[in-house]
Amino acid sequence: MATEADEQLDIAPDEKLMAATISQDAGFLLAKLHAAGSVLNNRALATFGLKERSYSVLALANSELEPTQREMAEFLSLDPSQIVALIDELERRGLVIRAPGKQDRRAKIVSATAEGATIFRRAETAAREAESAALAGLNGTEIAALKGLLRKALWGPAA
Amino acid sequence: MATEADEQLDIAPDEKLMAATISQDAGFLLAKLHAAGSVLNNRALATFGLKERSYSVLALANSELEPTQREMAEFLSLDPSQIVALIDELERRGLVIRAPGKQDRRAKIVSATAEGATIFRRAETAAREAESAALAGLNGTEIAALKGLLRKALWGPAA
DNA sequence: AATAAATCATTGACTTTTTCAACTATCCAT
DNA sequence: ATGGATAGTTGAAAAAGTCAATGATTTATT
Repeated sequence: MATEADEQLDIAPDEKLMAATISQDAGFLLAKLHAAGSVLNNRALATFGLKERSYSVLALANSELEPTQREMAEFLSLDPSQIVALIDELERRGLVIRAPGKQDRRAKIVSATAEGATIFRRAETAAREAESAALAGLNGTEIAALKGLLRKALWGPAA
Repeated sequence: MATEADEQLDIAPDEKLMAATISQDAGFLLAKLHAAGSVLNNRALATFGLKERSYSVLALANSELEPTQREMAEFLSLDPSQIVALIDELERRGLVIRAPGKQDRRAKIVSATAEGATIFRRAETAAREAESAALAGLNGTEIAALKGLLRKALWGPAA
């Protein structure tokens, strides 16, 4: 009987392959944790008719930063044409509006409507809970450290 | 002139949106760092006719863990049918072989051929360099800390 | 001022990836 | 021995990603 320690944890046949060298790979670890988190996140956001992508667009629209679509695309690592589709949908639902840029009328500034702000606040709460669940293995200090390292890797010490 | 500090860094119009609340979101940070790393990773692996996905399958095939396709699917967070396609390709190129499981003949154990091992070793070196580039903003200690936190989030203290 | 070059959003075509339900073969429990 | 589960495979449909072309507008050049 090779299986002796299968008492309570049916959740992790992962364990066998944890010994593979790829488990030391940052890219793999990022992908895997992101995948696990996405499931929880999307499940939580579905309540509001949102997915990770539309949620992040709505989040930027809710900031006071007056982001253009191009800035959103770059920041979210998406193609500009994907942003168009996401905003089309949010705008159709009355959650955001497009306005021409003040200095540059080619650009369009996306901002949230009152309803968009309301939905965002509620979705944000749900997303936070999902994140907590995804990072349940870490304590508060560790979560802060993880986020700090991710930000530093992305943006340097200025993050 | 709103733009005063554009001397050398044309690379980061990100900075404006860094202030958005979503920049504190673990899911967003994971996605963004993974996206940035994937570009470098895939570029490095293209030399060997590999992508991140096929590379990770090849990596598992190169372990001594005798993984089945299902175990690979679970570990890599992929659908079993995607594993089929990835292995079909690698097998066609003579880099891995399928063998029936010893206890369970439904399962198929995937292992690397000699050529698969050779290519993997070289690809591994390239992937490591890509990872270094992706995490250039962190020093060695920080990289180790980041990986440790990711592993702990995924698998708990036992990682 | 006029022209040329570049940029933003958009569209549409195309490819790739993801998701899911069926199917066969095999294993496990009764 | 039968029934129910599981591993791999196939194929179809949906979603996501990539990319080139276009009109409107801005910026640079003459």
